[in-house]
Amino acid sequence: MAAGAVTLRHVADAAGVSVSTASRALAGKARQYRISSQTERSVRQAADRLGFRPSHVARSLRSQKSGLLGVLVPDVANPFFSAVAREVTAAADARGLSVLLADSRETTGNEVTLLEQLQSRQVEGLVICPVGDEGEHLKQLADSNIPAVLVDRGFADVRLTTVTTDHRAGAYEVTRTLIEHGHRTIGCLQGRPGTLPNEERIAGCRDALRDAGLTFSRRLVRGDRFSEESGYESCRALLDEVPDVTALFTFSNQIALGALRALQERGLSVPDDLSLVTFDDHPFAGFLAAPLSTVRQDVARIGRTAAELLMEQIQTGRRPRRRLHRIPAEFVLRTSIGPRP
Amino acid sequence: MAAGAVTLRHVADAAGVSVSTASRALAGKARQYRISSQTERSVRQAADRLGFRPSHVARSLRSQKSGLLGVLVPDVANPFFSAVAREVTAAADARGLSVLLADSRETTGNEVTLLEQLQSRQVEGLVICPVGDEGEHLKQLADSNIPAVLVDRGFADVRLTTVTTDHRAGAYEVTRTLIEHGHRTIGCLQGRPGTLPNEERIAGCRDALRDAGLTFSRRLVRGDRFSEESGYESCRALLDEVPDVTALFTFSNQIALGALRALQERGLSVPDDLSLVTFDDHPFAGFLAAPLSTVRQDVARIGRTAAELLMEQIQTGRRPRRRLHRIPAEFVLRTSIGPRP
DNA sequence: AGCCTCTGCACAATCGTTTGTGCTCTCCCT
DNA sequence: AGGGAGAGCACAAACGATTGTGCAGAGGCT
Repeated sequence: MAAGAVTLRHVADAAGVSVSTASRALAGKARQYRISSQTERSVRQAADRLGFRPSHVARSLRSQKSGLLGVLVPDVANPFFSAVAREVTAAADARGLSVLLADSRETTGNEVTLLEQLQSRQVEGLVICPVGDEGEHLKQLADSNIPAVLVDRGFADVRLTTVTTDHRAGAYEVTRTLIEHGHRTIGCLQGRPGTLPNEERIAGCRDALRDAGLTFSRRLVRGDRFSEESGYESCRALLDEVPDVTALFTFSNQIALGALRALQERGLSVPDDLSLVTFDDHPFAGFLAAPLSTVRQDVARIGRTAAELLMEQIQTGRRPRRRLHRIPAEFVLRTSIGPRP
Repeated sequence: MAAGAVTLRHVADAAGVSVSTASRALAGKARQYRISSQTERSVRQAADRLGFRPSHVARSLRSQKSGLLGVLVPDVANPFFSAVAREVTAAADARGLSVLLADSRETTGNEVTLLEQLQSRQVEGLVICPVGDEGEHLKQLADSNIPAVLVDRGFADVRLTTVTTDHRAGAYEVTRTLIEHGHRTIGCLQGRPGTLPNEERIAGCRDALRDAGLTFSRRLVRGDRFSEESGYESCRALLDEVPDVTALFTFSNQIALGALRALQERGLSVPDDLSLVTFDDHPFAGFLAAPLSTVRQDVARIGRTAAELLMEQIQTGRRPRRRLHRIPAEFVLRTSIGPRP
């Protein structure tokens, strides 16, 4: 760590002044503390010459401000979360803050541990994309007064500002569209049951069915994870057990992939045999064999909103009044939705 | 920051001992420093009761070790870089380190600034995915003795360990395959000229052409960025100016997207009118209208290798002997490559 | 000449840990 | 009883920066 070798002490010695004078000269407080411009200049020169880099660590200790934001996600490699990370990083950068990245690898246990680590690093704020199973540890966080924002998966009983897509409206529109195309038996390949996004999407489907005078059936909801495997298996099971299904609504890209694989295996084509629509848009969605209709979450806006709400909390020291922020999703209709066969 | 409110001092007072004793008791050095198990227990209890979290900042200052790794990427939202971030984060986690994430937004200027910031935070190691224009600032880094690894884009004149795909071999195989399918006029839609990956890929193409007794022509190399726009525009220009081109080799997913858009606009179909192959595989690649042949970079392995090399540097304090690590790429042949029309 | 004011800086405390050293008991031995 | 050893802990100095305060000298005024 030769980088840290040159401290204020060295600069001060080189300039022939005391450490405090050197500090003030470099902090631009020369005027305020009556440092002569002579002295100021020689301090600056010494600092340049020696390549002085102030230690953020020492500064943090003294000022009780780490200048750090924590970003905790279940998987940075997931485009949704990496988009969030990007927006928060950009916002942090604009304010001279740095971002500590933590990846819980989809495990609540890791989430708890990492959260503690981040706190012991004195982060000044947290953006958390929870795994979503359980929120006890988040309640504690809510009780502390450390600024924090939840993204995507919130909890009804955790009093933390939450930013998420308007899943319900998105799912409503999808289902309504499918109904308008004549579909009556619509299979839902869901993600992790119990999580906020999942339940809101199901609620959206139910609403749309009810408004059309149709009934919602749990039999048509399959799957248990936001993964390709779950999509594949639940799709097969659904086709086996409910042969008259004519449309599939998958709750994520990964699930859609699994469904596509299952359909391909069975020689079923989209939209001739089945219509398909999924949550999460994708650059290639329009170039697929069956250009895929999607609900595009505005990930950038979600990330930005989370960052802004966090910054506001940090500055004002108070949690904003509104707790749940729903970001509109955009329904992108492509040809993967056809009339009922 | 109520989180940091309880310090060792409070714990010590609560347990009725001195700060040093409290420190040693919690550090598990009771035996070594002859702290009675009585005392040790009461210290631990006090710590638990008060919810003591040691300040990482103070610890870092004292120990001169930040426990931080820096990860600098041009864009976290790019799947390649987020995969790298994930692997490094995992490796860091396994060793009790944390990761500082910095995003240069594809700008060398930001890269320089962020690099300085990371250093002033006393990071113990750096994984850098350089923007790739210019490497002067990296030379300085190479001269310092702070452990660092470059990923993807390296520089011939920067003496830093570099991990990258074997672009040359990948491009060679692509080109050879196209030649075997009868193609003679192969357009390359490149990324940013001058960067290591780009030049190595071009070299691979040239080698394959030469080995087949064909000549390489600069006229067939178009484009200037790894972006959708560049792909779109360079594809149009190429089609206009070299109408007898029968195969396209795009250097990234984004570029492939642009090319697909251009081809679609002109009513050209893959592979009947033109064959298409691209760098970077993709989950949906097989489900495209024309299932896309790709060169799959092993991003996970690249990230892991970078992390391992970094850890090795940190532990031994020396740079590894070998400087350039080429990770094999996998050619995935799908039906987007057909015979010459 | 004596006092005051202003200039220009140095001294020292502080943030929360870690760690080398020193001090005070107790107990045992002779 | 006096000396030595060991046990059990406290004291204090660091780490590198920031910041309140003190202090010396120059100059002006009466």
